[in-house]
Amino acid sequence: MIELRHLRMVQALAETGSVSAAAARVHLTQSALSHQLGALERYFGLSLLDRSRRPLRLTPAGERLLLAARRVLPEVDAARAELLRQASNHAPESLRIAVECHSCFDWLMPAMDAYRAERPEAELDLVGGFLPEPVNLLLEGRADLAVVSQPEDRPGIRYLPLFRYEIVALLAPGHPLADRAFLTAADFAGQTLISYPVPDQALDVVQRVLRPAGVVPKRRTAELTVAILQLVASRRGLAALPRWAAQTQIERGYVLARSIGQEGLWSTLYAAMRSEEGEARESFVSTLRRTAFATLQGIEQPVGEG
Amino acid sequence: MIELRHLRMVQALAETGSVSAAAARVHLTQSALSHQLGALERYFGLSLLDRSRRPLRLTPAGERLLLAARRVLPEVDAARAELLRQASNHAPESLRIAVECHSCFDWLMPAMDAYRAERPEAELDLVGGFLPEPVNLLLEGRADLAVVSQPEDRPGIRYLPLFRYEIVALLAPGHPLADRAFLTAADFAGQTLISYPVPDQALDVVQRVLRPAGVVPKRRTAELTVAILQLVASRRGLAALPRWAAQTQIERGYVLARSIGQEGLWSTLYAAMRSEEGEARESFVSTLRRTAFATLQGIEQPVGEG
DNA sequence: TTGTTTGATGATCGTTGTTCATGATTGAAT
DNA sequence: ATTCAATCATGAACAACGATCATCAAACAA
Repeated sequence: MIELRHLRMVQALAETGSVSAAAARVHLTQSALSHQLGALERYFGLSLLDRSRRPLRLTPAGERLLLAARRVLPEVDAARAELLRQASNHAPESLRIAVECHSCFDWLMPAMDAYRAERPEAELDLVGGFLPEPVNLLLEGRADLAVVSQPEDRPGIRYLPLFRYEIVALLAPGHPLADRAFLTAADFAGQTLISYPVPDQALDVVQRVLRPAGVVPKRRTAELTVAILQLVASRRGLAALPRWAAQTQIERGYVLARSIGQEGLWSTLYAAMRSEEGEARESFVSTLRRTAFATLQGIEQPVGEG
Repeated sequence: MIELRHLRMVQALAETGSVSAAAARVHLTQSALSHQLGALERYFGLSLLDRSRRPLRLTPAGERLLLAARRVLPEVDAARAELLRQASNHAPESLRIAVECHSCFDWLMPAMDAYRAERPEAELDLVGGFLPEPVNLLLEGRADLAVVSQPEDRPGIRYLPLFRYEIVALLAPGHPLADRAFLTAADFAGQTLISYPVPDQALDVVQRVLRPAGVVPKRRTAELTVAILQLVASRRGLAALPRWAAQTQIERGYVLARSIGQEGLWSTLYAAMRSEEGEARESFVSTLRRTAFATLQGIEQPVGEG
């Protein structure tokens, strides 16, 4: 039977004149689209694509489908858009947010305020303290949205990227490493790393820089961002935090920021949600993005994901 | 994401005002439709159906979808119809037909002639003799269509019902049982059953009447329908054949026909095909139906299946 | 020819949709 | 109220389908 995906496929084929390109256009592999096309052709016992010359052209049967696609797809998209709009008015009765990232409160609060302003009836909540696996809370139904930095793809969970940010090394003014343009893993050897009280694998610096280089610095922890910065300033060690988390203290010269590695250490923050809830959370996520870019400095658009 | 099935569901819901009725209308169980509805509602975080009073009514969001459905579905159906039409012109280069039913040749030949007249370029073939499992030929790609009387649902095979027919007992004029209005299983005891040379389970009389009653008559076989009728007429035993297979001999009084059981023993003939080929064979099947009803007497429309 | 790009195909895996079995609700009738 | 019937919802299990991976075959350019 004809499905919407077939119409999208035909449209993509017509516009690109190539199976591979069409596949990319509908976010599928070339193989998937080829199978899809083959199945539809076999189903009707018709050829839809004239493969004899490049660029590929649709056969009359293909053209007929293209016509249907042009009439149908805008209609479906419009309905979808309207439903999303209605959904955002209806506002989820409760939106419980779990946060893994310790420094995220700084921008999450303004974001929540902004959302509350748009939809006063929305009931926003922050759940629990810092739970080790916020994604589990989603699956258990104890939270509706989680902000995480390492998307491990679990079934039933969808991730929407929020923004890319740089994790910088923070050190006290006058620190021996202060003259470096950027720090390397080796520079951390013998230093004390001051961080939130979380396991190693939750820290990007450790995971992506120090452990690969075999560097295991001493660790010291503090709950609050300001406490960490205070320890750094009083020369108890180095910290590695998102640049925006320490922005004001950096500007005041209270601490110094240095990139980690020549390119800097970049990470991406994601909003995680139950995938069954589809696009219901989309409007909150866009508020999240908007306020993040308005509030934080030095963050960038995430790559990929339309 | 919105799918065509969702649009069909909404339309059915709007027109029936009931989940169960809508489910039946789209050939699904009530459970399936309820799940489908629930998933769509969760996806958008919207209620589509006002369940507070009967008959059920669509919410505004549901109405919006209904609007899309009314615009989209006719368009899709039209495209599908046009593709089917084109497919029937393009005619399958070869249509190889396997027949399980021995007496089927009588009406299959006129059907094939009729189809050939419509589409001269179609290449029709009858495959092999009477193979035990014609459906296997389909899966092996050695045939494209099979005519069978007992649809065993195998994956990848689709059955389209052709017609219902009565299997009658045939006996010689003046036979001791000739005065009965209809025969029962017990009447077969001690008689010789004359049939095609096929295993027991392929004979509907044995399968559905005699075996359940524990009656095991003597068996005698003949290859051709006329040979069986000749044996019956010369008092070598009874036969049980489709009424239409012996129609002319019955009319001439060469043999007598009696119903089996009070209601008669009815069976249905099906066209079997690879389901991946979808509707490509549909036009031939409709020719099959048409000529069968034109050629054969005493057959009926099959129940179910739109 | 060789190398490169593009499309096709088979196997496999995960997701999704459907059904079955059952529980919860609703409305009507006693 | 209580019971009964009808209707809808839900959880578990299964089957089917769609997508991907890993190749292979074919077309085109150098």
